[in-house]
Amino acid sequence: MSKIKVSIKDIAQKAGVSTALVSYVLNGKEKESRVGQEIALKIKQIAAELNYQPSHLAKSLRSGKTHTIGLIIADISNPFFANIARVVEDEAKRNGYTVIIGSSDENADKSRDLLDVLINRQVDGFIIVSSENSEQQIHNLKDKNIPFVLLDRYFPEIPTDFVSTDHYKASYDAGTHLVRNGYKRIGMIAYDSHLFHMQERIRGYRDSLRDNKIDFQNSWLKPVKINTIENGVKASIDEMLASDQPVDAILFATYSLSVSGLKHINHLRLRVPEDLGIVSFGQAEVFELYYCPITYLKQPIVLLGQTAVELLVKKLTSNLNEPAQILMKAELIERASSKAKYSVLT
Amino acid sequence: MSKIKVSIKDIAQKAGVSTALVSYVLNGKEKESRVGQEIALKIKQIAAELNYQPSHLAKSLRSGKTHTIGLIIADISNPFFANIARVVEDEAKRNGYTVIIGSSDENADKSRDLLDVLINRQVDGFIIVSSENSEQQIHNLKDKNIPFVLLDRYFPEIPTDFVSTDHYKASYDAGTHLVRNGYKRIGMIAYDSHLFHMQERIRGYRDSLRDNKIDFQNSWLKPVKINTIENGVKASIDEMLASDQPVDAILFATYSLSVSGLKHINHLRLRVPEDLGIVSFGQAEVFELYYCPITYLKQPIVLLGQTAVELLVKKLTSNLNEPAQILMKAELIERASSKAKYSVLT
DNA sequence: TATTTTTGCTTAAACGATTAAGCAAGTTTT
DNA sequence: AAAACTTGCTTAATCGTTTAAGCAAAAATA
Repeated sequence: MSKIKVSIKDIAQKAGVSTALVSYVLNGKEKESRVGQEIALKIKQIAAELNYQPSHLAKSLRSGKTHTIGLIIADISNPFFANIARVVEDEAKRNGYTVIIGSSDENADKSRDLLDVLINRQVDGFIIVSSENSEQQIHNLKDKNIPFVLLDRYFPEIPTDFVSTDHYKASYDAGTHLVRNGYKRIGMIAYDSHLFHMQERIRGYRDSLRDNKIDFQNSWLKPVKINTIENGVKASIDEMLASDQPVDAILFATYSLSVSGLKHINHLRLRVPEDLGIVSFGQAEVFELYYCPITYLKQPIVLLGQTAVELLVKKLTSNLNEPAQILMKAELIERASSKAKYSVLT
Repeated sequence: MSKIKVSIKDIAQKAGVSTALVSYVLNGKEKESRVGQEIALKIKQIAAELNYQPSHLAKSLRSGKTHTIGLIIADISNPFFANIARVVEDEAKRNGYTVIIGSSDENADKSRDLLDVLINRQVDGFIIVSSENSEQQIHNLKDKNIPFVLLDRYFPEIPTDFVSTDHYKASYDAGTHLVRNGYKRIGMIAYDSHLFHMQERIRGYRDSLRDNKIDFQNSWLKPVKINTIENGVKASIDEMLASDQPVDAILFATYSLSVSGLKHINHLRLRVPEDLGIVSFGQAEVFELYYCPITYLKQPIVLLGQTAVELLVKKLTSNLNEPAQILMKAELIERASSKAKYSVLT
């Protein structure tokens, strides 16, 4: 069997030259480095013959660049993030980068661990979907001068590059849509989180009610703890329906919340949209296959992912960096679950 | 601001010793290498003080081990594989390994590219969910003595380590279950693929009919090209229903097929299970939220992933390797979509 | 013809770690 | 007091690349 690993040294030996020449030729620097035509050809042939594969490790050690991006997402089991991951991976590859994915599971400690592991794997930079209470980590990255771009979630009080959906606008649109379609008592189930994107979604919802002259009731807004979604959602729905102003529509702030919610709604034998109108953030096959297709806010996943990679790569390759803060629009996909309750004037 | 990157050299300098001593101390070899107590303490303090993080790159270059596993899966957008990926990642981390994930998108060329990229990123070994026509790649890995474990799919004619579900048995059970519940004309929609696991699923289906004295009809088995699922499934269902022996139940060989199938079944306004019984491979929220919860074959995802990692790590750390070929059982989760058609004797 | 320039190559240091080998002291054994 | 260990450290090679600097021979210029 052939040698375990063929290095530049093997080629040099076989060609009867120094390793330097081989390196020059194999990196296309024959002209600048004044390598003879014949010997250049010979080196190339031998390299091909031995099926030489350069060691990424050695290259990286020398250059200080690994051509690797660390992608830290909040939850890989959420299809939204899984898709983001895929887009990022593809786009990175197109730019010559490999991606190492880590899921923080919405947990700041895990996120910190991931960052540490990836930093001393020498990733060139990060794309991060932040989890709650991870502000300090972002500050650390800035202090250490490690390039990164925040994705989907960002901290308004920390000046960083980010690419995100306009969560406020999305939520506002969803609320307005429900009002226009005749729903009068619109509830929202959200994560009990200080994360800005969640606060924005809530703010958008409340403003949409206010601007449409609907009196917001405290019992309509239910924050659910992220680690007890299933039960939290159940209880929230029960309460929303039991109040003296029972809701006739619910806006779910995330995909996971709506999945739990729809299960419970089925269980209660409520009909959508007759008994309860539904709009949800996120997108998934579930929403198409549910007996009543679900109206949802479609985030521009591909564009989000691509732009994040593009931004990061720009930061990595050029050193001028005008900070970029990009907000994108979500699209409201109208389905049966938020159908107009009765003919409404427009 | 502090130095960009602190190396063993910086510590040595500050402590007034050679780099060798630092290395010994930081690797806990103080005893074997007879390092003085005082200086050892001093070195540790300085390392902590400077927040020294060893360069994984340099370590790997020296040792030839990267402590990285390459995970190549057939399709990251399929929740089954996404979950597998998550399990593998967690289990690997528990063993001190990092995972680099790549999706081959069921394409042999892409799979080959991924292997190449990861090989010269020097991953220590692979866990692979093979795509069609990638046998040669498996042979190459064997020739190059690169450790790997096949996951979920394997090639019976190539002796390799693998961890897989017993696809034959799963399919056989599903078929038998439908027969027992009174379905008489059971169709199957599968991928048009030579992959062994798919052939096994088909064989299990056919054997279950045979053993239950049901005359298999050629029109009941529909292979669908993997890159035209949506239309392929539509056509298949239409044909199955139009034949003179129209099916009264369908077994879907994969999650993606059933999602497409259910959409079309909705569109045809067929009722499940009254008009059509359904059993599917794979598992997902879809199956719970569909108006009629879907009976499915639940593969032991966690155990599959963990075992694969365990096996690979064993191959990487010890050099004795009795080949391991592990088959696990899928569990049939019975839901309403394959309800007994009428009271049946058991 | 003497000098400069160009051409085609080699040498060697560097990236950051590990580790076998070696070398002075100090300590123990005879 | 000579021989033999021990102790506590340093030196230097190595992993696979890149690249600045240097050097001799050939070619161009004076």
